[in-house]
Amino acid sequence: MLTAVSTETSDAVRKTLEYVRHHRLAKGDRLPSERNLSDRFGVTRSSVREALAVLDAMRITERKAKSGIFLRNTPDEGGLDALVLQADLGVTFDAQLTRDAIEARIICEEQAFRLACQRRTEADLAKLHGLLDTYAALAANGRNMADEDVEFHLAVAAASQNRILVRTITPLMLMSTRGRRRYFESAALRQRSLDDHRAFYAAIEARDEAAATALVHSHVYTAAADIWALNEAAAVAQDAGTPDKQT
Amino acid sequence: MLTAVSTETSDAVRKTLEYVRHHRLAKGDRLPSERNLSDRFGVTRSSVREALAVLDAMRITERKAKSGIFLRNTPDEGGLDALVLQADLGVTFDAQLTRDAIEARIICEEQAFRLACQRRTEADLAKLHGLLDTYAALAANGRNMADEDVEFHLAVAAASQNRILVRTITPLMLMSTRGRRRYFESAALRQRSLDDHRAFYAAIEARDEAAATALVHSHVYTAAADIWALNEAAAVAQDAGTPDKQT
DNA sequence: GGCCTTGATCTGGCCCTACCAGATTGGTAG
DNA sequence: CTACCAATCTGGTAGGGCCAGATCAAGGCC
Repeated sequence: MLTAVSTETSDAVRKTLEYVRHHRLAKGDRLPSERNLSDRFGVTRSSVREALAVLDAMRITERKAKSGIFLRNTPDEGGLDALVLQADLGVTFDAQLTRDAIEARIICEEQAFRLACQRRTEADLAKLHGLLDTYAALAANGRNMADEDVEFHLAVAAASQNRILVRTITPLMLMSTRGRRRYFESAALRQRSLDDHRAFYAAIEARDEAAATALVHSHVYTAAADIWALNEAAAVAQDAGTPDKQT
Repeated sequence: MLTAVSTETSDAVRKTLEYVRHHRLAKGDRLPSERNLSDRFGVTRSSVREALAVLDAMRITERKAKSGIFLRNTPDEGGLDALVLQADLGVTFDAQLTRDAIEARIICEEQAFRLACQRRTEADLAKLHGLLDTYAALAANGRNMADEDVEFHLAVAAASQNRILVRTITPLMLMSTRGRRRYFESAALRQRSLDDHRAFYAAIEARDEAAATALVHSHVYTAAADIWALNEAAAVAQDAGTPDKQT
């Protein structure tokens, strides 16, 4: 299930997980030292360290220098996401996957917005209002608001009080970072985005689920489509520069 | 954004990604050799290899033995998911996160089922029918159908023809693997699950979106809640055995 | 006894060399 | 131009070593 071929490293990953399972280690518990795991698994420390690097990257363990290896106690965010990294690296997704991402984002955001209408707290509103102010200021100065756009949408998702939903939407937004940055190079689109965000805020404040739903379908769909179109165009232009050497 | 502290390994990850970006490498392209990257980055091959292990685990690169390191050309599945691994390792999520996961799963599956009704192909129906037969046979023999349950739900998601949705739903289902296995130890629940799956199939075959939506809300909600309850109960029982040593 | 210093030991981070066997490649003979 | 072969390169793995901070128990001090 994990990997097709079995390397010492992937073995070490598997065996480490097995160890944790078998010994019923709980969050915060300490694993044996690298040297211990090394001869316990019958592989070199190098392989163990590679495995731990993987577990570290996905926030399963935490290696504290000169102290030990500990099971993380938080299903925390901050880990790397494959699709996001690939998108960031300029990997060109096929058109279907692009459409899928937009569709999935609309599905998740629509429900997140709906729940945000029901559950938003005053703190959420204040947070969103602050982001909106920043957004307006940037728009007025003709600055690129790509990062703030993501931040706003994630703040709305956070107002749904559903952390899993936030975690789900995050990569769907970050997948289109490149295109989004280009999207905000247009003054007209900056203005439209600002207007839409204001409408989003108003709907959430008024707990107007119908309006929020409609907004997601119109704004997110068109914006996401535009962003992805720009993303693809940039990728194509890039591919022209470095011809694709498929196997 | 990646990691708070800067280690040689995380540096190597970052520098490798930078290299790919800067050199405009496209999918399938080959990266410099480990030894090359090593002295290019000014770190040892060990560190480079740890970084590559991370990139490998998240399906960014592919290391072909005795050949080279290549950028993966598929935003493919199969990578490890942090939440899934943590759930599998028995990390106890707080009750809120559990509710969030159920809610998110219902949101995504409801739409996936709806789309499956619209888009399912004959091949999808055949696939689902085959899974249903297996499911019924297992149920008749009193076998645990936990894995097949996941497989069926993912097959339905696949029938939506949206790969991102499949990718999104997968971890949401696998997060509750432990509880699901216990769930299927009950003969009554096995029967109920079989009945529900048959209803699912019927709704998809008849393209009855309303029925599918209703089923998701009833079946998935109750089943997921039961599964998670068992999950939590097992985790608590386990914690009793190995007391939690919080920092 | 209780508290604090101290030193041996352990640990992760990093570096270095070496060997293996298959993949790759460049050149040579036909 | 093709077929073949040997030098070279590559990732996989092993095993050693050094460093400096963390850890912890022994022993001394009050």
